[in-house]
Amino acid sequence: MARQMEKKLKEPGITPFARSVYIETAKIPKGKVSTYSEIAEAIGQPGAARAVGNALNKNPFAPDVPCHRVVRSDGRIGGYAGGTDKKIGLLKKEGVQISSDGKIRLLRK
DNA sequence: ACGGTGACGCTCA
DNA sequence: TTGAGCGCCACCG
Repeated sequence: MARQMEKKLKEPGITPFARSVYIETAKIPKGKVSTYSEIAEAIGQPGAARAVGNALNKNPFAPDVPCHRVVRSDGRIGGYAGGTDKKIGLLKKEGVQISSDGKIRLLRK
């Protein structure tokens, strides 16, 4: 699956933290979503949700890591390099229910 | 080594 | 319930 990703993971500039984030994010099943906090916790660094957001923002591997499946814990969409609208579109496409306000029904795993 | 930045989160009013 | 404020952590100049 992600041999391309493995290569990029080796590139300098990618910190161990960021690596963990990408890997964890890649595990999110299609049609489901996770939160920045969840990711942070999963990689053994609860409270680092902000840092997680930073890592995803840089996200060197676009489709390999479904960063659009990561939302805020309060149900908000959060951010997206390609535009939140795009992010919402993708999620709806995957079956995630979102209210007109851009709020997610939170369909965590 | 220091301070600023940002796709977050929780508390208080 | 909604909005504003403060605290968090890792990264970069």
